[in-house]
Amino acid sequence: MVKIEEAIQQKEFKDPYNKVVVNLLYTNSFLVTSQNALFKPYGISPEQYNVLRILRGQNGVPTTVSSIQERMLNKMSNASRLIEKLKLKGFVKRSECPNDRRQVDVLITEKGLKILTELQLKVEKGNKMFVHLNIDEVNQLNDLLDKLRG
Amino acid sequence: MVKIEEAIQQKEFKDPYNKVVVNLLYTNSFLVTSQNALFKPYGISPEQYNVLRILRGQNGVPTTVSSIQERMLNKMSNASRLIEKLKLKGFVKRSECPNDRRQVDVLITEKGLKILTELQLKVEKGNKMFVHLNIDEVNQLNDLLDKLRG
DNA sequence: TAGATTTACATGTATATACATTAAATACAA
DNA sequence: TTGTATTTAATGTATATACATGTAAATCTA
Repeated sequence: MVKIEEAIQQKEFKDPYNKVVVNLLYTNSFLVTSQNALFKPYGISPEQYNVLRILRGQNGVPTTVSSIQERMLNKMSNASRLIEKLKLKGFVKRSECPNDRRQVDVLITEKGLKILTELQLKVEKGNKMFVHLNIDEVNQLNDLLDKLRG
Repeated sequence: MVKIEEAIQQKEFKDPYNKVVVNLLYTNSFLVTSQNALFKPYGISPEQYNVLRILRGQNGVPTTVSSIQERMLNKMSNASRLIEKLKLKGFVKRSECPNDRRQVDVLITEKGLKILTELQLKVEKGNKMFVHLNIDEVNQLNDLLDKLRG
């Protein structure tokens, strides 16, 4: 195990709160690097994969862009342009929402479902490999992260 | 407390390992958004602040670009260009390393030290505010993150 | 209902990230 | 020593992020 102090060669932190913020940022970067490598060969980004999962979860019910935005992991990223990218790859369809012409309905295509299935097992295995914790520790970590956000 | 399932409106996860990966990504985005807001008025990014802290920790001993790169929180970001930005703002000095002319020595300036001091208290308070955990929980979380990375 | 406000999405723009390539200096090996 | 490999930093480039602005449609309000 490499403690955060060792990983970034910092002798000590002001207090555990400041340390945990740095630890989160560092661990996230570690995770994102690993995820990028996994997704790269498929020409899709981690957040694009996440959006496809959101759409599949809808079971054929169309979803608006703003609803996708709210559920994205990175709240600041641009759902509109991300969906455009997915459309260019043929993974989603867009259509004007009939009741409200401002809104846009987004649906996952067969091709989108196919790549999701293709990727899913790899991602799930990758995640398990990445997290060097036993089941009790993972549950604990999930609880602490939920609590941390308040 | 908002559980991750509620935050991103996902009913359930394949297993706690996949859940914790999503939880980390989501919590990180939450944190980065909060940090950006704090740093914005000072015209400096969180990673730039971090590099200034690394340099201050050197106590006047110059550091090479690659050594800074290794210690950055985001391993993939570009130390060379980040240092260029800090130099333009007058927060660091760059000079050719005498023993190895490939390397570049980086030093924090008085102005850099000044903005660090100015920001530090705000950042420390911000971090404490951000992390809704008691001291035991924060220590636990630090240990779990260290262990997670293996 | 006319005009103002709000909402939904798209677009513009500056910067950051991810990753490949280049250029110069050094180390190494025949 | 001379050519090759490696290291260090800078640069090029495509995409992503962060945030502001624009545009059209819907809603509110007087």
